[in-house]
Amino acid sequence: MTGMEETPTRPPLEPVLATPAYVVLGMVRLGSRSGYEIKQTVEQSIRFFWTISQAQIYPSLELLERTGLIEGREEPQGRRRRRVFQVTPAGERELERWLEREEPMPFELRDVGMVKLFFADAMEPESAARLLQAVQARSEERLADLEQISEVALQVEREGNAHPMLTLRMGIAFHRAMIEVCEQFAEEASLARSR
Amino acid sequence: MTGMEETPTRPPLEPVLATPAYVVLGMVRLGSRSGYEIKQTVEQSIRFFWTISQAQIYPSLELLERTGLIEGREEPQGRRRRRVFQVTPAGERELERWLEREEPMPFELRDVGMVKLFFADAMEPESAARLLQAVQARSEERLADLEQISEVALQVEREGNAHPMLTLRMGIAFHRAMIEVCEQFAEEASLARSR
DNA sequence: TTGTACATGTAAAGGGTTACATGATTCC
DNA sequence: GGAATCATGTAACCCTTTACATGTACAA
Repeated sequence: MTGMEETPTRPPLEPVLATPAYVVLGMVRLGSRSGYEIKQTVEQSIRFFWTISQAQIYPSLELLERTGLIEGREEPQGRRRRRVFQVTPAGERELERWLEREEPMPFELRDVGMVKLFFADAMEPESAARLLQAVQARSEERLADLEQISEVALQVEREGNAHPMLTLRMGIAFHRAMIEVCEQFAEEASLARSR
Repeated sequence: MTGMEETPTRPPLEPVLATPAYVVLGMVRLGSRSGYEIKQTVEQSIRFFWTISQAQIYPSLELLERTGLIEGREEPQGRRRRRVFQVTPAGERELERWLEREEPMPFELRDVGMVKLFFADAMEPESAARLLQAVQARSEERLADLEQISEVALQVEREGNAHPMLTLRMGIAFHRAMIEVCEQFAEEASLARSR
């Protein structure tokens, strides 16, 4: 921070959008055209670390258009209405500004499965083992999902976007890590039970 | 459940509590006595995969006491008020019932850092590298925190509660996995940049 | 005496999802 | 002809956090 040439009170000149709006902006930039398509793309790309509901998408699109960051036009399919969007130069800049902005990035995890495991010493050992198994199975399912997406990510990578593959690898790595810990602990616990 | 003397339509006899209430119940069972203490314990144990604010804790304690799952009594420290709680046999049973209940356990992760990384192909390569570095640093810090807690978890384990150590190991494993992926990708990207 | 920790309580605001509403198109 | 998919819009609800309010004890 230089601080020297700043005026004492500095109101933010450009309105700072909320994260969902930036997500929508980013998805339009990556080629999602309609609100419906954005929802689908989110589900098969970032849903592992970010979700967004329809009820957020359409108002976000409206806001982005009002502030000139995207431009939309009607492009109906037959008689079915449809509004498609593309990012404006201003939108491109604002997306970069957000990406580069240094801001707190809390890693927010909410997992009832892990909470239950934390308290699992209150259970019968066999029940605790079943719970552990359920948590492991969940990660295995998720891992299978993620590995399926690899094909798409590889295609996206060839088209010049290498970072979706990075976040995919993170997801894979970290469910693998979960599974490994589950397996280790299950073994230790089963030894302890048989003693 | 005997079932015979029940009326045809069977409304849930025992009210199903929300997760925060079960978390509070579980913490009281593990030895947290006051609301204040519960908050502290959560911060140094499960905050990595579950948070709970003061504004949820006190009403939860009230609810748990009303439904007979915990029992409280005033135990002031000098002139400073303080209400301490302990789990009743009914509370013990209800906690187990919740732990054993098979219910969906969504793994909910919300991470602006990963979202930004996903879109990072829109940045200058150097900026993207900085962002990656920031995400890696964040996991390194978190890892250090978690490793610090190990001592406490080890003590808890000796006292007969092995599962807090399990969830701690999960946290450690999965930030290590994140760091590893960051390092790998950084190397690949730096090679690509120098070409 | 001033700041920090202990201790509880709650109103208001915020952010998000669910659910409903509407209608066209396509596939079986 | 009916179900699933495409497509948009929004009101109501729910959960959670933030912020404020109040007061004691203790250490620097």
